[in-house]
Amino acid sequence: MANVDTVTQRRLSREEREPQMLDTAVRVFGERGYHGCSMEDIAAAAGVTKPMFYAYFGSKDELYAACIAHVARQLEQALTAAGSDEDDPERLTFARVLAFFRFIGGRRDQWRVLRREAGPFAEELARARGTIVDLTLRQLEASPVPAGSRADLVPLAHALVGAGEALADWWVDHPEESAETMAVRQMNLIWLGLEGLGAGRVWAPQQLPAE
Amino acid sequence: MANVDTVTQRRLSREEREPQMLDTAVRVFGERGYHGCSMEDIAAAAGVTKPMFYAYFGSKDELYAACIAHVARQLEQALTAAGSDEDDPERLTFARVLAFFRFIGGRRDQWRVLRREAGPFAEELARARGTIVDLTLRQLEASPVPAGSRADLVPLAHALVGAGEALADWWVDHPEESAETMAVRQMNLIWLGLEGLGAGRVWAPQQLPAE
Amino acid sequence: MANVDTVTQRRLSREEREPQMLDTAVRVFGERGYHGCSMEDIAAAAGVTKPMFYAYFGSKDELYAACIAHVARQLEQALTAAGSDEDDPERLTFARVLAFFRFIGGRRDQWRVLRREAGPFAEELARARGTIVDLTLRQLEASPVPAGSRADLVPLAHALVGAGEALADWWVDHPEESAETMAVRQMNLIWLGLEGLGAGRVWAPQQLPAE
Amino acid sequence: MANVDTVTQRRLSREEREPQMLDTAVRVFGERGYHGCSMEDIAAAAGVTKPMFYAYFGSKDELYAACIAHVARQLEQALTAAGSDEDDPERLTFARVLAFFRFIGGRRDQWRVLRREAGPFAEELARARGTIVDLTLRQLEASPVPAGSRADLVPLAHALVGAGEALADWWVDHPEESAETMAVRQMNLIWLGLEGLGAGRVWAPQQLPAE
DNA sequence: AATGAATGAGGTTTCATTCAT
DNA sequence: GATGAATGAAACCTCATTCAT
Repeated sequence: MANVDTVTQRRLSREEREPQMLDTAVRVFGERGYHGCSMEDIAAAAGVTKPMFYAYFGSKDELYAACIAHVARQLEQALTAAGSDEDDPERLTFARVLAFFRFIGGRRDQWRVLRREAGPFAEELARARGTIVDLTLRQLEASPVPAGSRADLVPLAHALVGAGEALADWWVDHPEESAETMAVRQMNLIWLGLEGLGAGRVWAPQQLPAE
Repeated sequence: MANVDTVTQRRLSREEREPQMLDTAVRVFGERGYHGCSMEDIAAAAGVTKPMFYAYFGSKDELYAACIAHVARQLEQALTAAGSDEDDPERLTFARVLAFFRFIGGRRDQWRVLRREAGPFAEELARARGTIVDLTLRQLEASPVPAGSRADLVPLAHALVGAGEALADWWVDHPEESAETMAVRQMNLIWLGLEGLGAGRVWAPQQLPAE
Repeated sequence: MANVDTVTQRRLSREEREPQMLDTAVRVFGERGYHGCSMEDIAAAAGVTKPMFYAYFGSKDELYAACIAHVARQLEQALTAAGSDEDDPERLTFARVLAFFRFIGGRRDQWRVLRREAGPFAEELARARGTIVDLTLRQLEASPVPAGSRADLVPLAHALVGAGEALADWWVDHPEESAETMAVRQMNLIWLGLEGLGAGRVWAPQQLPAE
Repeated sequence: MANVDTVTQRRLSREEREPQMLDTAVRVFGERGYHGCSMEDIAAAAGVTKPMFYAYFGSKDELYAACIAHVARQLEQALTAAGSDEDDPERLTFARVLAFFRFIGGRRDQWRVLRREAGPFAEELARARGTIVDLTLRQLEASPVPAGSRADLVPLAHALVGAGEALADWWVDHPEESAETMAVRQMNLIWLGLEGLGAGRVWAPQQLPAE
């Protein structure tokens, strides 16, 4: 009854099949998000049946965790390797940053696995974020900026907002800090930059806006 | 068992009840995420039944969208108001940044609504992110940094990573850009800072690491 | 706060408003079927609120029953009136058939209310159908019929009605046909029978009843 | 309390279980109508759980459509087979009519599935009906018919089918009648016509087709 | 007389997960 | 080692109906 043609794909050992299944899971999770695909979908995409995934990974959560760990490990290796032969802080920083983007560039799906999923309201979220980015952008445009980089203001605004968001996320887990401290931290990075900080400068408000 | 206070709350007009329901939805979504709570849960938390939410907001998606829009509107207003009387770029920037953190500080739940949800694998995600943050942190620690700000290196690392993530997100929608261009952008911000950029400086690699 | 313009439509007495509401219900039920519309839909189409319908008709089932009875009453009157001045059985039959199709022709929605979906109101539907069958039956009983087949008159009446109903269903999709043509068709079948038609005969009215 | 027989029925293959489930669905739909039963009800009657029905049939609508198609196919086969060895139009007609009623006689529930409520599956219902109408139409086209009435054959076919359907509806409430009696009744109307019946003629089969 | 507010109950559908073969 | 069969649980959504004003 069994089809002979398919036999060549069957009965692989665990060491052969498991990475294959994990790669498929990363891809499908990356494309459609955790809640956007079912175990059935992933199993079908991998060409095996659901019980195989349960046998190898235990549960959907564990499978997703395995995907995250898998991608994170690869990214970490890429970043670690990138700076191994650099001593100068500036060159080291750039090497790492470049390695990061090179990694992402070839693996958009894997990157998506590391970012949280949007869902049906992605549009709304993007709009909300866009509002803040626009505000930042208009502010940048009002400043004197080198001519050649004017087209780069949009991604720059995204980066500024992203830095603030990450600080806010960190702050959620460290509520003992004051808003003023957080704001100063953000200023230290985005105003002075690492070069300024490396030179020993510290940003401080001349006069704190009233609350 | 029935709370007398809630009895007096019955039969409110839509103008009174709808914002109340929206506030509850923001809170519950913020606490548990979109997929982490059901309409039933939200309705119960608001002290009404599901059909009220469907009557006023249409669907779970639309409710979530309304929450996002609600929070985004408030945040935007806070940011817009913050810089209204500032002309100096530095002071304006700081005013905005401070307003942002002051907004978040009082409304952690609302902030969570604007961030995507983690789910059962939040821990794993945090660990993955932590790997990259640690890498960045060790690099910062190896640099000469002003003594007083050494405790600030951890949030600084988060901010750096957050800026990169936002750039990567933006890049997903603009795949025509090269990894090198993206990396240079990141450097412009994090190395020179807005002060440097405002002074007309442009960051460029002295020598590009080989791919 | 109340809009003066709408006041002219308000506060109608029950005698004025109830038939209006019933007509709307017949139309909406006819268009979309019992399960295809909600009380909310019907109320909106009638320009009143749901509680009005509940106050006047009790429940959705009772409303549907009222619609059926309303249409059936009109149809019965049309058929009864049609044969009032005819003695010749052939002419009488044609008059009734013609009246039936003329009735349907002007009120497709009402016809649909008599044909659609059974359910909790099946009894009411059967009763409405029985009215027409009884009318046909009494006409048959008045004719000379072979003794042995007298018991067969009831199902025969059902068949006659069923043939007409099927023609009416077909007519709904071919509205370019006139009521007269439809009536002639019905006569061709039920008066001559296939034997007659097969022998080359064609039924035609000697004199068309005036509309 | 658990029935031992059903225990032995567990873990059937799809080939065995699916027809069994379909039969149950036809029965329950026939008894209670589309809106009169839930998927839960049908699943319970079949001795399985809802997800099995969704796995095999997709949705409630698709299940109902499958039921209609199932019954229609059987009916069509019965009617087609019935006339295969008849040349005489009269005998052929009777054979078909008899086959129709014989079919209905053994499967009242299946008949109800073809007659009850329209809805999202109206298309499927119309198609099923069209099959029978087409069969009748082709038979009519093979007979000698007066030239002028040839265009009327389509509605004539509808009427013939409608008369049979009405007789079948009546029969559902009078199950003491035999299929043969019902077929003779149908012939009395459609072959002799009311003119013939009025003249005292009675249609009777010269020889009853063997069952 | 009329309505906006509110709900109980039920329906379809999906999905992570397990069992028997 | 691998799978088709099967399910428990829960989610979203709708709607007939009633209550308080």
